[in-house]
Amino acid sequence: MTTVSIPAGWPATEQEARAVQDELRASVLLDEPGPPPGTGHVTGVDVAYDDERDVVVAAAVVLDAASLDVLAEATAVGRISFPYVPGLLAFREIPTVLAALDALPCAPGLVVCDGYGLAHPRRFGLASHLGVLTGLPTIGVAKNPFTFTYAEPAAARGSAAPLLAGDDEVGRALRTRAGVKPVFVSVGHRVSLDNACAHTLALAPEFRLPETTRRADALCRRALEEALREASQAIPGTPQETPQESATRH
DNA sequence: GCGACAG
DNA sequence: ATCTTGTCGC
Repeated sequence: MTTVSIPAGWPATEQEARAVQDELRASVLLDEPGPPPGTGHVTGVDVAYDDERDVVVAAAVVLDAASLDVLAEATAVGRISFPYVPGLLAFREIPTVLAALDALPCAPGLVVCDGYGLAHPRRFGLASHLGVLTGLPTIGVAKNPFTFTYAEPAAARGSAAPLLAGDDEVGRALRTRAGVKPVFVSVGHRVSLDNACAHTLALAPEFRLPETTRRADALCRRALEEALREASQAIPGTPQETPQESATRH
């Protein structure tokens, strides 16, 4: 597991973070269809936290898009870079997610994020942000509708309904399992909404959530437990070395 | 002004 | 996100 420090110049206030979003938003590409479903690599990314100990762990898991077999995995650990603020989730997750992606031994292909892309107060959610920073095609698949509205899709798997911010379709409520709560798909970078939904459906043949998300979630939870176990191995009463310090040391 | 609000 | 017991079902 690689270690990462908080980048220099990382936003320290909500105002600064919102300004970054407003600036980077112009770089999002929305006119590309993205890779065809069922081909190449698809990578899930997710993050687990221990706020008490100021530890964050990210995981990236590469799947073969056709078989959904795991091809590669990587994890990264760091310190929490931002508090959780609705609309600013990316600033909490991105430094460690980038480190996990960098540690992969192969190309990620399409990146599937746990959260939103376009479906965001300023149309620049985690998936958009990660896409602009990496140049990779990205989509967001969230478990909750956030502040957006939607009509309940039909009960059949594959049914969908627009996810609306007023009159704007910012994503789609997509039923991946018959009769089960839909997931909320939105475009990140360099992928169309239709294609994002097709990928999501292809990645969720059995469960509500895509396999990319399930694999990344399981891995970052295991990695967080491991990181906390190692921290508690130290002699009680001894000042604990922080991830920041171990990243700086050479 | 108050509440709601991805993870 | 995380905290948490039992329970229903494949």
